[in-house]
Amino acid sequence: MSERLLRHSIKTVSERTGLSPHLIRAWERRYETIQPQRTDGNQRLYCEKDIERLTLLKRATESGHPIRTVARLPIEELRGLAPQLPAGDRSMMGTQPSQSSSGGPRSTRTGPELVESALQAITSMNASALESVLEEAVLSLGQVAVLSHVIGPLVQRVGDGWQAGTLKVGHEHLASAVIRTFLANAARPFAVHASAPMLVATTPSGQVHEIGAALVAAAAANKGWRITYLGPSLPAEEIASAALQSHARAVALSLVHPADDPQLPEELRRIQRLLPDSTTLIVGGAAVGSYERTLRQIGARVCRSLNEFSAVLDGLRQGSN
Amino acid sequence: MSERLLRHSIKTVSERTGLSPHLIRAWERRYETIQPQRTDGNQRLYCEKDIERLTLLKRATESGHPIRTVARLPIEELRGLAPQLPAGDRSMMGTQPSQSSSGGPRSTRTGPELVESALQAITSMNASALESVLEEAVLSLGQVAVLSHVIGPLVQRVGDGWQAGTLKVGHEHLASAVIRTFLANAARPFAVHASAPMLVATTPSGQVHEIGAALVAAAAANKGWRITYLGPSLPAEEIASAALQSHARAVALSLVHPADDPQLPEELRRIQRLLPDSTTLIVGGAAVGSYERTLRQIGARVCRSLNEFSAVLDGLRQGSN
DNA sequence: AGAACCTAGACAAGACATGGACAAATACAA
DNA sequence: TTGTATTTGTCCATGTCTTGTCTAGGTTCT
Repeated sequence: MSERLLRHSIKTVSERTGLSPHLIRAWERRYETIQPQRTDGNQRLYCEKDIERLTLLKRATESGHPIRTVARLPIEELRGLAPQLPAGDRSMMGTQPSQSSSGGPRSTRTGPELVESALQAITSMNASALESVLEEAVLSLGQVAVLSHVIGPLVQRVGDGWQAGTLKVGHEHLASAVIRTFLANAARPFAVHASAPMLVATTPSGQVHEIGAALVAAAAANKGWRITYLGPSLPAEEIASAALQSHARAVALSLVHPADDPQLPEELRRIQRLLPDSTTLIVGGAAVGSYERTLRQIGARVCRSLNEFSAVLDGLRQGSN
Repeated sequence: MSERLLRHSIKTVSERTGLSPHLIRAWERRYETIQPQRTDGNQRLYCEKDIERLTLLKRATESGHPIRTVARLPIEELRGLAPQLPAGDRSMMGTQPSQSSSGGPRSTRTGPELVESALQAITSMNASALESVLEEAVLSLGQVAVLSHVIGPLVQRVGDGWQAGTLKVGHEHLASAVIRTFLANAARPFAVHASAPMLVATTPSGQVHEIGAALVAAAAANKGWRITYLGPSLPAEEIASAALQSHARAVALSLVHPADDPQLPEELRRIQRLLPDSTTLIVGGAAVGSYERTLRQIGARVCRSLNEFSAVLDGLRQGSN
C-alpha cells in the first residue's frame, strides 16, 4: 500500500520542521498533540503525517495562535488555519526574527559568512557543498531572509566574479543550476488556496539570466502567491497569453543583462499593451535603471529590491482581497 | 537464482560500499538486513544485489534515517526512498499525504496515461498539476522507471507539439522549468560516498536543450554516481576543466537541437582531446545520429537510450573497481 | 604460515527519554 | 501600578538505547 513504513527519529523531525527536539517533546507531554510510535527501546518514531502536523502547528504558532488553542485541533482544521494569517500583522516583514525562537541549536552563521562559504563551494565546483550551504542558510536565517541576504548577494558576487574573470563560465553554470533548483523548491512551500493570487514570473526576450525571475518567484510563493514560472527569454505575446490563461494578477519580469538591448523597450511596451488592466506588470533586476524611461512611460511597477517587491505584492493583495 | 554471478568477499564489498567489514557483519547480525550465501567454509559471499542493498542502506543512514528503521525495508522501498527527503530542509512537504488521503482507490496509472495527464497539465499551464503528475508517477513506477517511461516520452511529445505548433513557447518553457526541477531533485537522492565515481553532465556549445543532460544526471545519480551538473551550452575548455577539477570518471553530453551545427564536430573533437584518458566521454540524445561520424572518430561512447546509458555506466564502474 | 574470516561479546560515544526547573512573556486580579 | 498565576520555550540531570568499533579465540583460504 501507499502506507509508508518509514518512521523518522526525533532528530530528523526536528530538522525538517525547524522545531527543537525539546519543544517537540514538550508539546507532546503538555498537549498530547501527537503520540508517535515507539521503538522497542521506547524511542519516538514519527511518520510523515506527524511531521505534517508539527509543521502546521509551527505555522499556526508563528502566525499568532497560542499553542494551547491549536494543539488538539484535527489536522484538517490546522490546514485551513494556516493560510488565515499568512504574513501576520506582526513585525516580521523584512527579516524573520521568529527564527531566533525556534531555530536549531547549531551555531548560526551570518549572511556574509554563508555567502563566502557558498562562493568557495562554487570555486571548487562542489555542487553538493553548495547545496549544503544553502540548506544551512535556510535553517539559520529562515526561508525568507535567505533570499535577500544570501541568494541575492551570492548571485551578485558570481556575476562580478564572472566578469572579472576570477570565475569561469563553468562555475557560473554550476552555481546557476544549483541555485535555480534551490529556488524552485523554495517556491512551492505548501499547497496554497486556489483563491490565492497568481503571479507569472519570467524574463522578456533577450534577457537570458533567469535567476532573478526564480528569486522573485520564490519570494512571492513565500507570501502565499501561486506561481507560474516560465524561465527566461519569453516573447511578449507568450508572456501575455500565459498571464491570461492563468488569470494572473501580476507579471514579474527580471532585467539583468544585457542592459542596452535596443529591442527591449518595444518588447516591454508590447507586453504592457497585451496585458489586461487587471494584471499588474512588475519589473525588477539590476538593469531596470537602463530602461527606466520606458518603464515609467508604460506605467510598470519598478522594484529595486526584494523588500520593495514584497511591498508591491502586499499592496496588490490588499487592493483586491 | 541459479544465476552464476560473481560473488564477492566481504572485503571487496567493504571497499565498494565504504562500509567497514565490522559494520556489515553487525548489521547482518542485528537486523538481518541481508543473508549472503556462504562458502563451504562458512565465509560470506555477496552478490551484486547485496552490494546494491548495502549501498542504499548506507545512503539512507547518511541522510538521517536510523538504521533500525530502514534495515528491513524491501529494496524497492529503499530505492524509492529519495523522494522522501527531497531537500532535507524544505520546511514543509506535508502536502503530499493530503493527496493520498483524498485519492480513494489508488489505481496505479501506466506510463502513457501519466504522459497524457502531464501534457494536459502543460496545455492548461498548470505547473502544480504537472508536479503532481510527476510525483504520482514516481510512486507508481519508481524513481528509475519514471525517467525512461514518463519523462523521456513527455519531453519528446512537448518537443513535437512545439514544432507542430500545438504547443506554444510558453508551454514549453513551463514544462522545462518543472521537469528540470523535478530531475534536479531526483538527481540528489542522498549524500553519496566520496569514493563514488563522478559524472559531469552538460551539453556542448550551441546545444541549448538541457533536459537531456538533466535526465542523464538523474539516471546516473540513481545508480550511485556523484554528479556535477553544469546546464546547457558549455564551451569545450570549460567542460574539460570542470571534468579535471572534479576528477570525473565520465562526461555525459546530450545532443538534441540543432542537429546540423557545423561547429559542433570540431567542438566535440576539442572536448575529447582535452579530456584525460581516464575520463570517458559519453554522448546521447536525439541528435547523435547526425554527428555519428565525428563521434566514432573520436571514440566517444554513443548511447541511444537511457538503458544503454545505464549499461555504459555499469561497465565503467565495473572496469575500475 | 600468514592473511583474511568467523562468532560472540564488550565498549564507548552519542542520541534519546523523563521529570523537573527556570525565565520571559502574558493575563489577570488587587 | 503592582503582584500573582499561567503559558511556553528552553535547559539540566540522570538513566536508557542505539550503533559503530574493537577484542579474543578459533576457522578457512592460499
